[in-house]
Order: sequence, then C-alpha cells, then structure tokens
Amino acid sequence: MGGSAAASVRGVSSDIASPDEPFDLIARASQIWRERIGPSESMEAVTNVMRVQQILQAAVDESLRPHGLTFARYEALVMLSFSSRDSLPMRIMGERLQLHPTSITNIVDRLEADGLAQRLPHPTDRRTTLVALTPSGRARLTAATSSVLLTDFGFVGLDNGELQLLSVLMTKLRKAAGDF
Amino acid sequence: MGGSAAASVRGVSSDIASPDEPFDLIARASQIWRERIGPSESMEAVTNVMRVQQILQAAVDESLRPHGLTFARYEALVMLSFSSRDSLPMRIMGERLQLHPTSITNIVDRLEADGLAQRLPHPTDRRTTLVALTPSGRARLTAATSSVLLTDFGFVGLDNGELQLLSVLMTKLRKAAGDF
DNA sequence: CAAATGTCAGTTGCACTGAGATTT
DNA sequence: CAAATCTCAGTGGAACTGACATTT
Repeated sequence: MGGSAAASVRGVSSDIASPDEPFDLIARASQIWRERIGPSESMEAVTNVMRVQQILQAAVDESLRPHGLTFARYEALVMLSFSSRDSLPMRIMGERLQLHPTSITNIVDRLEADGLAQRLPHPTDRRTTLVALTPSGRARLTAATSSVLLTDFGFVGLDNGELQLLSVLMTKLRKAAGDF
Repeated sequence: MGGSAAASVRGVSSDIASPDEPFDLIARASQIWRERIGPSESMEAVTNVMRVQQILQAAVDESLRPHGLTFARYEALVMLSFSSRDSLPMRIMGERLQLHPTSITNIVDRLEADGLAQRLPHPTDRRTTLVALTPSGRARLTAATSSVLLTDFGFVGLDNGELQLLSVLMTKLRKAAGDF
C-alpha cells in the first residue's frame, strides 16, 4: 500500500512505465555501458565492490570512532591479539595487513602514542622490532569489537549463507590475483 | 608434482598436516575469530571486501595512470559521457558519485586543469554550474576505457556468471543499506 | 528571511617514493 | 660486501569540517 500511489505520482512525468522501486544508479550505468560499449559484468561488479566497500568502511569507522580507532588500527590490534604471544615483528604485521613498511611505522606510531601497543626489541635479531599489545590495547580491542559486532560490521540485508557465498567468490578472485 | 615435495618440506615443522595450498590469511583469521569470539561470517566478508577493493583499485589505477587519470576522475568522465548533453550540474555529479560537494569541486578542478572538462554557467539557475565533457575529455575517456577493458577492470578468476552473482549480492546489501 | 549551490581554507588518514641508519 | 629491517621526510589523492558568498 502506498506503492501504487507513489508510482502514479512519479509516473506522470516519465514516458516509460517506471518500476515502483527506487532507482539503482549502478544498474542504470551498467545498462548504458552495455548499449554503448559492450559487456558490462566487470564494470558493474567493480562499481558495486567500490560502493559496498565505501558503505562498510563508513559503518565500521563510525562504530570505531568513539573508541578512537580507525579500521586500519583496529585490524592491527586484531592481528596482534591473534598472534601467539600478543606480539609480532613489524615486517610480519605489514605482510599480514598488506601494508607498506612506512604505513606500519605510521600505524604503530599512533597505537603506541595511545598506549595500545608497545615497541619491544627482538630478543635475537636487533634489526627487527616487535610490536606488543598492551593491557590497555586489549581492553580497547574488546570494547571496539563489541561495537562493530553490534552493527554486524555494517552488513545488512544478507543472511549468513549469502555472506559465505560472497566470501567464496572474493576468495576465488583473491587467489587468482595472487593474494595468497 | 612438486606439490607433495613442498608439503613434506613445510610439513615437518608443523604438528598438523597442512594442506598443500598456500595460506589464506583471511580464512585463517576467520577461523581464529570463530574459536575465540563467535560467528565469523561478517568479519570474513568485510575483510574480503576490503582486500578485493584494494586489488581492484590497484589494477584499475595502474591501467589509468598512463592516461593521467585516477579511478575517481575516470568515473566522473564516464558519468558525464552518459548524461544526455555530456554535461551535468555539480550537485548531480556529487549525488551520482556519492561524493561530498568539496570533493566534486576538487575533481572538477583537476579535470578542468587537464582540459578534459569545462565549467559552464547554468542557463536558468545562476547558483548551479554545469560541468561539460570536452572533446579532449571524450578522447581521453575512450583511450582510458580501452585500457581498463584490457585488464577487465582487474577481475581474474571469475566468469561472467560469478561476476553477476557478486553484483546481485552486493546490490542486495546496497539496497538494504539505503543506497537507493 | 530560509534554503540551495558551490567554493575556500584547513585537517585527517592513508599510501606511496626515496634516502638512509643499523644489523645480519 | 649484499640483503634485510625499520625510520624519516616529503608527496599525492581523497574525504572531511566549517565558514562563506551568491542566488533562488
């Protein structure tokens, strides 16, 4: 109810009978692309990925902002908490988070400034420095995780099966792209 | 061939028989998450989306770099070329690209500096300014499109059906998130 | 007057490049 | 010596906030 009324109101200014649903700009762009350029599957998929990433990033960042964390820093904390001794060499962190060495330096600088992580000398190799989760960092991580879980990381509209399917497809792509 | 040899070499230091395949860090993180925190579908999916976006963005940007374009500017050119008169009000561009007004100003500044787009006064509303594709912009767009098509926007390993499925799932999420 | 549109100045976060210090 | 690890200084692009001028 209300749908047909809206359709009749909006329909009068359009030549073509338009569907009741609001407009999906990506689907529309895909259609024009197909008409003028060619197959649009890749173009539509890439646009969707970019947009979904934007949506999820915004949702997660909003959950994390009250905790003074960004997604990048949150991921770093998670990585540390998953390591066997709550500490990792900088280089390994960079590998696991797919970040440039200087980016790791930057992130660890911020975590350290907030007292969430701590640089420690490596016991045997004095070239490498370890990054360790502090008790404060662990507490912050726990609180932040509660927040992102409340919003389910920004996911809405998909059930667990669909999420798994999404992951399967993206893992296939990542594997083909040499991500692991 | 080679696989079992590698497995035997790598297997000696591990208690558990590890699969032959290289390691998927996201799958591993998902497993630990499930053991320590709870259901991991959302966490795994969000990590996958972030990583896939990184991969695609890098691939597209590399295709576009020789043309002096970034993905954001390329998208803006595509939007303009899809509009009825090869021009759009700034505000509409912002809406369609989901960008902040100041970001549009920034992007159009760069396009205009490169002679790819041009600001024009709106014929009736003097508050709004139109952005028009220049002939040079159209030519650049055509060349850039050839480049991204060559790499299929960075997609590898997925067939058209899988790409469509990916788009269907992400469109469902976008719709639930109020993206349209 | 309020609302809409666009710009400007400044900030933040991130990813990078190039150079270099230290250690293995 | 070469290679590995990390840091520092600087750059680029993107997204934002807050303030503002102009027009409707």
